[in-house]
Amino acid sequence: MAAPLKRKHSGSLELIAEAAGVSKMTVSRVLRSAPGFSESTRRKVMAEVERLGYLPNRLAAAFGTAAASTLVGVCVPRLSSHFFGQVLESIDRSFSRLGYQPMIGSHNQLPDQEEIWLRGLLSWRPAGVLLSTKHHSKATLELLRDAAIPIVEFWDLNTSPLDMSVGFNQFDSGYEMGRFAIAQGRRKPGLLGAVRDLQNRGPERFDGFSAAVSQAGAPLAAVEILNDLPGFYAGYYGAETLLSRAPHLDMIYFQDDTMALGGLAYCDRKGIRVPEDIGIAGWGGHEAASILSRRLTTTVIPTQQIGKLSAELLVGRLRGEPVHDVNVVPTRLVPGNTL
Amino acid sequence: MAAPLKRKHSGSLELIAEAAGVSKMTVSRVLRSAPGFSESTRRKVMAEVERLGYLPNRLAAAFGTAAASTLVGVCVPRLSSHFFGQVLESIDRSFSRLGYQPMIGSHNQLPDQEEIWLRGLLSWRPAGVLLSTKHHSKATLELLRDAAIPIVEFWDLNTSPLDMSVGFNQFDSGYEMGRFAIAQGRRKPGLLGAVRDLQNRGPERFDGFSAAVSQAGAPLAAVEILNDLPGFYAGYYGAETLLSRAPHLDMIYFQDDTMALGGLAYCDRKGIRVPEDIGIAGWGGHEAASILSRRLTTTVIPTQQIGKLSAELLVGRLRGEPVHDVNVVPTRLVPGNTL
DNA sequence: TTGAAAGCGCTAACAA
DNA sequence: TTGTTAGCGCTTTCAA
Repeated sequence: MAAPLKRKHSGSLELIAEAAGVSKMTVSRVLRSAPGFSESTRRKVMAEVERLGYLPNRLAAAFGTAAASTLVGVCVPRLSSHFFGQVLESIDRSFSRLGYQPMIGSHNQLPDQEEIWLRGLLSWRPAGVLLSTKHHSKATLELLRDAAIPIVEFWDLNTSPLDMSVGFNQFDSGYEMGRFAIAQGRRKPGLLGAVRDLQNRGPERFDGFSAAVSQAGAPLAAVEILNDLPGFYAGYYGAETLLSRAPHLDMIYFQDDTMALGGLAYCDRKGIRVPEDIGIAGWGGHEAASILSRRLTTTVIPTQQIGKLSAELLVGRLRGEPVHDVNVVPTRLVPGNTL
Repeated sequence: MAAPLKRKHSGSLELIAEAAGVSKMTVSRVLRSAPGFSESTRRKVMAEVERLGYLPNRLAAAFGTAAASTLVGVCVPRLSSHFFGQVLESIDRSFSRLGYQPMIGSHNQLPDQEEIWLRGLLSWRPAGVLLSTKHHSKATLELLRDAAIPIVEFWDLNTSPLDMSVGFNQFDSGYEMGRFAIAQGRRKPGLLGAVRDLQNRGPERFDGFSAAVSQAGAPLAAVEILNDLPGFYAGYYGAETLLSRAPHLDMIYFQDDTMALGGLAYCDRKGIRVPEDIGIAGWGGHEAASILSRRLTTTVIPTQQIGKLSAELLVGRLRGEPVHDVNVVPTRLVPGNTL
């Protein structure tokens, strides 16, 4: 057979290289701003990159050199969550700015689902991973150990993280609301929660709230933890239950804003005046909380900050910059006119 | 130098291969269920896969053979949107089930941002892409053409899609509400919208609504398009503006549910009875619409179905199955007690 | 049913 | 400052 005529290009870098009259290694250096090329070479190369509309192949880069990967995993409880939507928004924006691509998944609070997601993610050899839980299955921990990549646990603060963490302190958040209720003159506080399984005593902020009011000599006068999903109706009927059992309550700390709105609706329906007869406080800073004429007294979660900081921490670590392992971001009590 | 002692493994597939006493090609076939191995071989191989905890490298697979990629891109306006959160949830679940990994991004309604996102996505050589817009920048169209991968445009129906589309018909959605208003005896309908730029006349469902009431001999008695973001306050003050200009209105079709809730709050505040004095209709089926004692008359968007169908269409096309190009999913009018 | 060889596009390491 | 070589782990093609 005669000498083959085939024009072989080992990748599109080679295309640019030929057009610019240099080697593909030089093109690679220019594109990555790696040292080792002259200004005139850079201009020649960039001109061809523009002209030919070069589209890099990150797949090849990450495959050839694990350290070159700009892929990061992010796992949240649900994609349709109001709060995590905001966190994701912030994470996405931050990673875009920093030149990383997030691969997002959800675990629905199920450790097994997180594990399945992680296994899928790791098959893409990501540079790092952001997890929204403190607790992981044994297999998950093994996978993470073997992967040996930076990890950020975000949302609820983990004070002894696998690697790094960003989040707020649940206890403090509830404690602050407890102090506020006392300062507002409340002396018969009640607590209303809703959880999937009754083993669970509700979020740790309940303990903080309880501690604060107890210390002030006005311990919880009634507690109701419903075996239900938190939401408007759970708040409505929970308030009914709680108040029929303990009619003398002068405030209720609800598990979240949607429940608090349900409680508010119940009070309106029954002619119970808020905040005169009873005070109402929620948690979360849900947009719906401002959808009424009365602004709900609540605690706002710094979702943007959590997202931004999580992304920046991960990238900082990847770049070898010094970063803190444990990062607290405070929640913020926002007084409304319901307490 | 003496013969090198290094034990070379070209990848972890080779590790399994050696342990099972077969070639890595055979292991690859077993793992992909590709034809060409005996049952006994399969068992040997799978035993080693289990024992050694093999984690596939999709990066290598997709890099070596573009057709092997299980990565798909998904772009939505915002990650923190209530509606798109639900669609994403459904897309994510569907792709998980089908063995694909979505890479999610957002464009904030800006064509340029979609283009930037797409460029980043394509550098990972995805198998296909899901876009939530009908309109794309010129550069975006070029990128998509060159990529030559399946595309699904979802949400608002595109009747002449680039490739495939899934969505609801805006006009029909508004038309149905117009018919309903007439059936409820309304004869002086008004329209309240809010848009970012006033070039925009509001969503196409307004045209459908207008057509329906006009055909019934009760044309729009007042229209107000605010230069604002749709939301509770825009609804509240928009209702005030509209009703001061046209106090005889007997119903208002709001751009969405949050605006309708604002309008409802305005009526409550002014002692205007709903639905006796005036009817109120929203759009979207927002969860907040059920947060009140009165259920808002609204139109529900089949977010789950849109997500599921979009993912299934893309995968169907990738698998060479016959699929429809244009797929309509109907919205659903849900009567409440405000109209 | 099984295996060997080649190559996907890039970058680290080394050579010039 | 620039170029050459080798190899990342997988799948396709071809041969046995």
